Amino acid sequence: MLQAAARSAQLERKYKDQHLEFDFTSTTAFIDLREVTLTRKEHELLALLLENAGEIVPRDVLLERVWGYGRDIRTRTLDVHVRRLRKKLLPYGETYIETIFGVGYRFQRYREPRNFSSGFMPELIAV
Amino acid sequence: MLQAAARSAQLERKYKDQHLEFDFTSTTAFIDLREVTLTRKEHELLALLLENAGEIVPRDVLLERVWGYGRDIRTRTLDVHVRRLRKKLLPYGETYIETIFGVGYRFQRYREPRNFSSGFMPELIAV
DNA sequence: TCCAGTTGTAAAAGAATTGTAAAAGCTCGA
DNA sequence: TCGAGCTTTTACAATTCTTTTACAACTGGA
Repeated sequence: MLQAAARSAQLERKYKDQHLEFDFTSTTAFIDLREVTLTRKEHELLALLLENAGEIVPRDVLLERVWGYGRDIRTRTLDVHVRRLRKKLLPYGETYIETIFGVGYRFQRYREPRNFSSGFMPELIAV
Repeated sequence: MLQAAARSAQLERKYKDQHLEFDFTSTTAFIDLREVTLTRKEHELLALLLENAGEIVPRDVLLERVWGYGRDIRTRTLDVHVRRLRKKLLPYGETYIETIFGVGYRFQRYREPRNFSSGFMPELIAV
């Protein structure tokens, strides 16, 4: 049904950058051309981080919003989920999801890496 | 009633890809050259999935649209029908109808499988 | 450097969801 | 009405996802 498809396409909210395409309404995402299926919790977690891309989201907040946990709860659940998310976002997992020690996590929009290390400088070689 | 017949012929809507031919107005379909007869429920179910090909259709929606069931109803009917559909769509059943855990099902248009595994690279062999 | 606190990790246990076979219930045409 | 075929239910198996556990690795301040 074309109308349905068109309408859902309009409502379709997405996050997109160089390598990641994330659909806030579907559990299927893309890393470059690879299709990645997220579980419900993974999808919720990444959605929350993406809504606050560039900003630190404290553990408290993540645990409260995704799991409904109150403060004083001690659990490694969040960490385990972050780990699995990073794995699915390979090879950019570590780049996208930063750990802010003692605070929480932050999703970092993709930025071209500068490679001073390689020493390869095209501009300096051309002619 | 010739006009009606003519009109219905015009309205005849079909889905077609590499292996499946599905008629939205008839319960006869084809898998490659094999004729397959769908029951009414199977036909409705597949039609709904096909109308949303490529998109996830949640269980709720399927149960509501095909069976008229409200949310809180617990039943395995949908699963049983999906199973029989997949069977009739052999050998592509599993490929066509994906399970999205915790969400629903998705019909996936047929896509040529890529076989990196074989190691056969035509480009590298041609002359 | 050392240490307390924090995060990372693998593996196992637990919970939720889906798959399946078989049987019971239903329907519609002969 | 009868019965074949279709649909739904049932009961359990299998799978998938989530959380916990136990410990290793890391961090930053004293």
